Amino acid sequence: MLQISYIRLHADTVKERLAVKNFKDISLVDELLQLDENLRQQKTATETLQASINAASKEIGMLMGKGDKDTAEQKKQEVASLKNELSEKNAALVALEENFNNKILLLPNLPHTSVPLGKTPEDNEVVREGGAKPNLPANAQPHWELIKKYDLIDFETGARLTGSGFPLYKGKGAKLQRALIQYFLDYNTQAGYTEYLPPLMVNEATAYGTGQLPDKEGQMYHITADGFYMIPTAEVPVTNVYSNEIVKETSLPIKMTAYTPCFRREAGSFGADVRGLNRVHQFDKVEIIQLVHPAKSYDVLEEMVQHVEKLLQLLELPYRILRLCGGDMSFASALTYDFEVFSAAQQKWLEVSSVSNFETFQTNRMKVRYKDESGKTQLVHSLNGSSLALPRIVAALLENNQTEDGIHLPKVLHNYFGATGIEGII
RNA sequence: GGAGACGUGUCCGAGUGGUUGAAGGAGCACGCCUGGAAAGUGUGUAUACGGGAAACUGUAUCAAGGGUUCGAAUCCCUUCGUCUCCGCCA
Repeated sequence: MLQISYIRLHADTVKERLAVKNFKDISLVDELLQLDENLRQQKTATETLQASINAASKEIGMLMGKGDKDTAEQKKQEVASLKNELSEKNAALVALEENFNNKILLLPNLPHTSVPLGKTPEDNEVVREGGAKPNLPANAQPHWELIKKYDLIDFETGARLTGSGFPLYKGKGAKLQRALIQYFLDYNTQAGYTEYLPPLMVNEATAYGTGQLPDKEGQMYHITADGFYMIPTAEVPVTNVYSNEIVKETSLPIKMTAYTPCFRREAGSFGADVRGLNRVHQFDKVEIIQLVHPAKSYDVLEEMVQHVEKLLQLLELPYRILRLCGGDMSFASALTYDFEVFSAAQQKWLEVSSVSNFETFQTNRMKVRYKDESGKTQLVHSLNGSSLALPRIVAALLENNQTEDGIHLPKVLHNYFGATGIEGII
């Protein structure tokens, strides 16, 4: 959530930046400023009245102490009429506040100045590519065929148990998931991230904290009986670990990593995009999250990009890094790099990670702060990235490494998987 | 799921209607003391928002939300959470 104090001082910048994000309702900024003005006026009026009531009440207390009941009674009468006035003013204030709070949540984060202009994924900027695309034979198979051939995932039974998009991993398919999760977590903890295993459902306040609500209500599974949401990413519970806390400046940066299954409703997709593992409702992901000093967040963003890039290199996958354009960025992000791997049989780039700096957008909602040298309370910056989302990594590993006699796996996975590759059926 | 107890500041802990944002202690910060440290000693030590150039000041906050009252940490209701006992259970 943007800070109104910032909007007050930089309204024009805010509008200009929102335009870069293709935010339609720019007039909301002026509306908010007007609301803010009214709100503050109303607040001053209400509090002044409250102050006089408080003073009178204290006086009554003292009069009672002295035993001067008559004067006290008289005071009570006075206060009673003031209270009527107060309740009117209060009602107006509450209405204004509610309106203001609802509206300011609708403003997305401001994009960083380096964000490219654009509306669609085509406008994203390719920062760099790495790894070599394999030369596959003409009869190379897409991963969903390979999955069948080696009996790694049973999509049909998953669909019967739950619904489409809920894969049932099996045999070496299940073991490969476990190996990847373990490897990714080890890779992250070696880089200084603390491992967490969070709840997979969160309450409403937590979902607001990272910006999933109210923006993405429809994308999360909602357990209505208890008011919980299935997490769409570990980012949601883990970033909130420090919500409503004032952390020591010396404890920054806080580096956290977590493996969780992720649940996404993802309505509205169809066709080849959702074939096999390309898009599913439940998938595994290892996430990295940092809470950092504001002055360092863009350095940390680069560091996290390099961290994920190295991981893709170790997995020996061809990848590219995109800087997302204003129109393709998420609501809460100030700058986002997407990572895509090339899945050679499909001849498709698949997104496997998204690394973002949210600056104070999330921490303002969650109230994660520190005290600076002068003792002032400041919001920290939050960042996160996937390292990595598993299904599309699996798709690319299968497709790119397929041979006549099986799937070869990159060296780093051999120990975790307990074999150098997947050969034959089971 | 049933019965009971409880939820106060960074922590411990007092406080059952009236200058209580909250005693006392610990911790922490700064100063004094010391050759240096410890001990001792003095001062300070929440957050948010509003007003103000600032000093400062107003309001709110004793789990959360509502209510009673001129006045609530203190009384009432609801919710959430913790603990104990019982039940159930991986």
